[in-house]
Amino acid sequence: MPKVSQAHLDARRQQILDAARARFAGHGFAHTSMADIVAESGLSIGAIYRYFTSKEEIVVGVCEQAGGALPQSLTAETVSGFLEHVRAMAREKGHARLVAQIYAEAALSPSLATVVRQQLAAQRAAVAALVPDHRRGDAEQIAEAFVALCSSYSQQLAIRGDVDPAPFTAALMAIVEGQPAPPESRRTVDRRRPGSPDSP
Amino acid sequence: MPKVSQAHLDARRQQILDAARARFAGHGFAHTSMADIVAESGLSIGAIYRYFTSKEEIVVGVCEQAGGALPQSLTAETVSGFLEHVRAMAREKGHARLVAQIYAEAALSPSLATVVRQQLAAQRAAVAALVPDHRRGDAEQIAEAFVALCSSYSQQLAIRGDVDPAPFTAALMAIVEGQPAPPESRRTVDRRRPGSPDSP
DNA sequence: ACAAAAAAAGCGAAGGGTCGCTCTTTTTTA
DNA sequence: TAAAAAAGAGCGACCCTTCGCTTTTTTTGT
Repeated sequence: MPKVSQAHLDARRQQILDAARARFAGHGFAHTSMADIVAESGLSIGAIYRYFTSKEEIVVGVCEQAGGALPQSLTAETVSGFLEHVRAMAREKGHARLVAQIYAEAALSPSLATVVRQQLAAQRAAVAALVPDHRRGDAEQIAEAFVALCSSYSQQLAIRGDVDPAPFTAALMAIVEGQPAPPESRRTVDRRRPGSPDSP
Repeated sequence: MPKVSQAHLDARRQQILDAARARFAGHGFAHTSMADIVAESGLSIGAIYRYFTSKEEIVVGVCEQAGGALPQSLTAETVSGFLEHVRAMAREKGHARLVAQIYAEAALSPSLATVVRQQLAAQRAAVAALVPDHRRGDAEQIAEAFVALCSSYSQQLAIRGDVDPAPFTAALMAIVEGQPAPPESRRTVDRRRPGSPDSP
């Protein structure tokens, strides 16, 4: 039986997902045709339908791999660094636009909503575990708002092109600390004016 | 020259926009066909194309009318009431899902992005005017995070069906006040468990 | 007043195109 | 050489838009 290695099969599947993600981020799910994915991936329609039974299944596959990173602690430095990372992913990979597409589709498709809800719940749990001791009692509420505001920064990047992360860092710390961050840590916030604020 | 009253023309145009908004909120822009809008509006295709030159133009028209309300002051009571209003609009009109569609499309279409950016800028300006005196210096940063977190609550409603607004009220007040809201005002936050949290 | 005319408003069948997917054929691999 | 893998032409369905026709409304002529 002539079967190619499992690693090769996995690589091909990933090749399709990578191509699809790139096009989805640039043109959305509906405005990306199978022919587009064929062109981007360098494979054929026949090959793609060997790995996915439908376009919808490709969309789900991309969504499952689109879960974002998180800061590893909730200090002004790490939070600011995390937002810069989100900003870089938006610039380089169009990741913010992709996330906007995913949220919109998840609002319509119950199966996609399940995927996204689980990712959000995992993010909230991870953040909740990081809240400082003196606010441990409100950890879940804090995590809810924290994760929401992070994804909102991504949304703003998607719509406005580039947005200064400083107000978001300050707000995230206010949510976590329950009071203004101490002056010395606020000074670490990057206040440089972004390249082209408010333009796409 | 036989021309019907301008009021009648406006009413017809609005009739089309109302029908389109309802379908867009339920099924997204791409999954809503002209035939759907015809069925929902009770008009004919020919009539619709008398008022709009393309489907895209209907989408823009709906987006222009989708600008959300804002709280009239930044107290825990008014902010909480505002979030309840957002929540009610999501339940009754699917408004949160519509907004998710708009943001996704704005991330792809420069013309739509312009419309949405102007609405966001107007909202930030309105909120900035409401920040209390002792934080007037950070009004713009506060408004940026405030508006973002409000729209993020809408996004969460779109994806998760219903979400307790309490964590968002607390976070919004933390952003505005720069410290935890005083106990008595926090007690006004509606802490009832929403009907079905985390399920669509 | 009334009717004929003119023009806007409304209608819907059909055109032209795109798209997702299938199926047969060809190529590759063990 | 036999079966898996890849290829891609073609099918059927759908969808946006156009265009000629009908209906409705206002104006005009008598």
